[in-house]
Amino acid sequence: MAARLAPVTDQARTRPLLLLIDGHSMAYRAFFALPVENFSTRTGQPTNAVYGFTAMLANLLRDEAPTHVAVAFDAGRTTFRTEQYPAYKGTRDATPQEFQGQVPLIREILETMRITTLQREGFEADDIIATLSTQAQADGMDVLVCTGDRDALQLVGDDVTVLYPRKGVSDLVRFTPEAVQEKYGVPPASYPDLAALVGESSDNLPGVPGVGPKTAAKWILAHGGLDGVLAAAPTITGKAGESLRACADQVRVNRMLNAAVRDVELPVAVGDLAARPWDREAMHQVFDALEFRTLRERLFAMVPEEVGEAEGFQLDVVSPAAGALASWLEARHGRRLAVEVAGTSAPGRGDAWALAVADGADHAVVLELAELSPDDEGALARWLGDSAQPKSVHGAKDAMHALAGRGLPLAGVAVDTLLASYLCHPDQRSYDLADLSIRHLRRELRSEATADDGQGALDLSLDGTSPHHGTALRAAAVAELGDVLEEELADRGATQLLRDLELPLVDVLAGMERTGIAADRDYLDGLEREFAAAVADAAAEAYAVIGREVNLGSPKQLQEVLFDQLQMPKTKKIKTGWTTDAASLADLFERTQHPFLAHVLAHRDASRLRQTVEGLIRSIDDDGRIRTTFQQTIAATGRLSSTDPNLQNIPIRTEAGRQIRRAFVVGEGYDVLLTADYSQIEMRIMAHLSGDPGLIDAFRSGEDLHSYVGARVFGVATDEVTAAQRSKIKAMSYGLAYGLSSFGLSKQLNISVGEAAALMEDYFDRFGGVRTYLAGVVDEARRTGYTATILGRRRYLPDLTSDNRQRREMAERMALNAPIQGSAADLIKVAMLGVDRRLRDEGLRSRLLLQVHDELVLEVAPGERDAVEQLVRQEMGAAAPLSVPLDVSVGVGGSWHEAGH
DNA sequence: TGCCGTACGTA
DNA sequence: CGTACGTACGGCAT
Repeated sequence: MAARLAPVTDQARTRPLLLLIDGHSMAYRAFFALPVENFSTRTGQPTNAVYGFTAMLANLLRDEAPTHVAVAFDAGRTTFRTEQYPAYKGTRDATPQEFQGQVPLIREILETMRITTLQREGFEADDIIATLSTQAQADGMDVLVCTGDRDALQLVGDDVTVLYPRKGVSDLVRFTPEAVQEKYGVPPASYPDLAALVGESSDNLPGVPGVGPKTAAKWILAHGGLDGVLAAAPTITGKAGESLRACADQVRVNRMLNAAVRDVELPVAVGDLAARPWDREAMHQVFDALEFRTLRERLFAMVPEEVGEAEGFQLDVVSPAAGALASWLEARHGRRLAVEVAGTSAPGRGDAWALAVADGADHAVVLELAELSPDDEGALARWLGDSAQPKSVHGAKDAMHALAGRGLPLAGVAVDTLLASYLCHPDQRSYDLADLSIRHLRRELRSEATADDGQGALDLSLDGTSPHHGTALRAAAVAELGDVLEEELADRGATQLLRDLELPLVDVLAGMERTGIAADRDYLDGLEREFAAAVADAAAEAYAVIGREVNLGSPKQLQEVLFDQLQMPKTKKIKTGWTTDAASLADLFERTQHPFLAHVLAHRDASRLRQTVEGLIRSIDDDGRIRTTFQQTIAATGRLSSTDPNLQNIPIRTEAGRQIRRAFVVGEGYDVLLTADYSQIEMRIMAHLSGDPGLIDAFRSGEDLHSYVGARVFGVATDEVTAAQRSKIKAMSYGLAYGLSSFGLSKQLNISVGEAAALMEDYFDRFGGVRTYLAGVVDEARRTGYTATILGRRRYLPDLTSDNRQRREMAERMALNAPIQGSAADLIKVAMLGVDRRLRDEGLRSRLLLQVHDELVLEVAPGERDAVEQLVRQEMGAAAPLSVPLDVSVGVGGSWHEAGH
């Protein structure tokens, strides 16, 4: 059966409805309605106007369900109005810079939503709206005009309603003819007459002094319109009459200027404005970039029946009769088939209940795993475990964990569409199969029968042919995506990276996750009590100092205490006031010596540690081991990340923090934990990539890197470099790999910007290759659009050519860092594959447990200590041929703490 | 309940 | 105004 889109539903409307929006005016309203501090991207791009406008648009689409939509913008500075009356809109403040930049973003969004935007040199948006509105009425349509410009009220009629923002952009007043009459006392057609008399300060059109809407309406009604009023001016008595006579010319000008032009020549007809299906892929990209997560969800959730173009999958789904699976698979022997598993994938605790196999040629089988006959189960297990039978999977690691719950293997994954998408677009936040399907296949994964939420509920498709139809659909999508993405991978030079690095790594990571690391629960319980006591002590002392109890974990309450009650000097400004972060509190303590600060800091430390310990205790599985999940598609640089729990951020810097590492211990049946880490891998990669002779020499000499560099920068002998000098150099060296500015360096080192700049200058004098390299990286990335690591892993940085300085400079820093951080990630991944392979090849029981970016943790079986140390050193050291040695330091011990060095 | 902002742990 | 992450909490909107 085919999965079909639901038809576009129309809310029983008899006449088409045209929605016309004044883009500029509504965006401007949004800009002032939403605090810009709360709406900007990570890169500093302000987005309040974009957000407000889009949210408003979403509401209108939902509530009004227009059949036709257009957004009109003002074009250029000058219009026929400014030509006739130079002072027109003359009092308007220059639009803020932060607003200007947002209009193109709004246009981008509209484009992805396939909404027509219109502008015409010399005219205002209102004129375009008046023109279209007039045409639409003639075509028998209803019209909704959404604008913050009151002049549009003249358009209101039986078929035309104006939505005018009362407050913000979400609260819109509906102006029907009755509403206009009610509010202004004149019919819509007379509104411009009234406005001419009253004036419009936002347009810099003065009105008749002393004449407000009430008087104006009275006159207009009495004399049948503005012409009548002006004709009768000599007879109007009183102060107001006098003013009117004095201002008659201005009033005539006002009336001429506020008349909407209804016959602007436009490149489109009303019929062309029919709502079109969204370009969902492009929308995802724009919304990703703008970091509008919820708004995007709202939009997509709101109009699920949108997207007319995408077709469903034509899929013949069978649930083979008992014993028939083998022949189904045999008929497709050697062909690449897609596997999709319905189940849960917690490492070591996974389970699978259904599995679909699709052949990419409209055929799929769906298997209810609990109901498989022994024959079928055997056939399935053989095929799944046969590495010679190529498969495509979306997220092979999760599938492996789920299948493991049924004792089923998964081998021979030739394409993982999740990894492939990640390699092609590493900056994306999610690689949801449904989105990829739309994006690459132009097919909607959703079917009437889907909604398989993995909770085991049987999901009967409409024609009743197969349960878990959604799983089959997903398998079909994976089959096709596999082919499409292979080509995209090739285009992006990432074929090898997938085949030889990321895919083989899946098995290694799955193994590490399944194994987990043993934890000493009793020890952790003890730590928790210690830290909890420290928290309580610190809190009590803090309360005693200020004479009341506050929530020390609340930055807001802390601000009140520090800056209101204790009147301390203000720290750095943040969105919600002034920062209370540790660095600022420490700084305040230096200056004020106020004991409250010390207690707060102690409280923070202790509660953080307690919280970490509590999280770990919660994560201990029944067998006493903690299992993390390594995310392979999150970090845009190519690093892994670790979640649930994150074992890549276990404290190490402070003594109290290090105690936590004592809780990670060697498991039963094993001898010791072994840690192996690369020393200064990022600096070594910088040396290699830059080819700087001085830096390469530093590493080859075997001397302490920072002392060596310090000696050259300060012009002294290596052993004369002071500790202070060394730490400055260290900060700068690492900073360079992050795109550090002299300003940033000065702040970090507490020195003047001039000093910092001089320090950097001295550094670059001695290590000129570094400067050349760093400049070259950004240049090349700007040219090609991406950076590349040693293994060719790309990161695309379109913002390198942005007009927005903040965004551009952010992208530049990313470009500086991505090749370095990413190459380090490449190397340790290569090393992991090597270590894993050697352990297996040499028949060792020892195993990899953790990776922490530049460190591997292994569990060593009795008698294997020397062999493992040797092979780990070899594999890590030989991960790639660099022009500098890759030093590896190794430690062993009964716990992670003892094995550390 | 869910989201945002702040704070802070790691490399 | 230094990159890359994940987690917990408070506070607020819903």
